[in-house]
Amino acid sequence: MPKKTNPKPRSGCPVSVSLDILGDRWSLLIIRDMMVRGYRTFREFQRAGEGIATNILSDRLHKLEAAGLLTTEPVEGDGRSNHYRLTPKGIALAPVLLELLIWAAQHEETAASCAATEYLKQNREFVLAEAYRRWEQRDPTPLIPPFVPQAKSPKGRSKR
Amino acid sequence: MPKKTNPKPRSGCPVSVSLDILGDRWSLLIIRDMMVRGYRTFREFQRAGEGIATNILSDRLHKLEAAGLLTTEPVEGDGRSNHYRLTPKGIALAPVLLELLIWAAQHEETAASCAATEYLKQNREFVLAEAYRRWEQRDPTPLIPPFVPQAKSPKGRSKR
DNA sequence: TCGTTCGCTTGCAAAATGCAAGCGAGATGT
DNA sequence: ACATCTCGCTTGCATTTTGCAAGCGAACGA
Repeated sequence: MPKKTNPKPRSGCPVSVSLDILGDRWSLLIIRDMMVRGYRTFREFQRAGEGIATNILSDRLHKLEAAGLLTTEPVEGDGRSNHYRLTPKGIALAPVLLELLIWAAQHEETAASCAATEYLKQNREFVLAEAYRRWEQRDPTPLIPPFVPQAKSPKGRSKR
Repeated sequence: MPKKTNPKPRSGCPVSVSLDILGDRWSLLIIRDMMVRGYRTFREFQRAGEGIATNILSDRLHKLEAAGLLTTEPVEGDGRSNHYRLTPKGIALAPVLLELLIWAAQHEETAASCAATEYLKQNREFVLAEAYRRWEQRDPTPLIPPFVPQAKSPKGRSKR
């Protein structure tokens, strides 16, 4: 069982506090999976993540829940399974993930196309609004693969 | 000696690629120190970071240099010391750090005041422009402590 | 010359991670 | 009813990473 209280009272710098919660190789990937791919179950994270071990995944889900970034709710109709869902605090990481995505797409070799990256850069506000909308409506449709290349540029809406 | 090549070819997802480089508790703190506090030397990172061990600091600086996020240049007048400096790829992380800072300031207990957080939220573009300007001009003046509370709000510039 | 400072390196213990196997409760098939 | 399968973990164990303290060579300062 992972420790519940954080025994690392570093500085009060917000960046430092963030990294106490998210500063590892898996936490933000789980949040990405929930936010943009609509994943909800343990199995989905395990399979489509980049090969996370089940014990680490279990540990991270507990820690993220303890940190108030996600909640679990039982699945009606299947007593074995849980659905994990981002809290408001969790979905509020959308701008961080978006900027991180744009940064990597522009400075590293990634699977993101230049066109998609450019679209994201030019339509930040719209993309974030889409992410929030899907979260509010519990719409599990993946956000990126078909969304970005096919969506028409929402003129005049990108700068709220 | 740390390994130079990354033996972790996960997915090509930009977020995943980012976390291969930045996904630990220290790398982003070092970048924050360079970007907003103007730190340049090993000693400065060691002292004013939140207690990073010297071997870890050395390792991270090498890895960040290998990843192209910072460079080292000898200090003229002191043959012992190096100055570390962000590359364009490194300073391009400014939006990520800014969003991370805002997120933590709004959802965690941090040392950031509400007024300062609100200022950052309302003047993202101006704050980023300030960060870029200081980087270009090699101006090591810290960006946050006196800057945010005292600067006048540059009306009409917060939404590019 | 002598002590101090800087940027590390080394040794070692503790913690985190990765991997494979197993397991109990619930679902499914016959 | 019974066996089998699936889901979400847990357990053991080896490897890797981290934290801590000490030390060290080169450069500087007196």
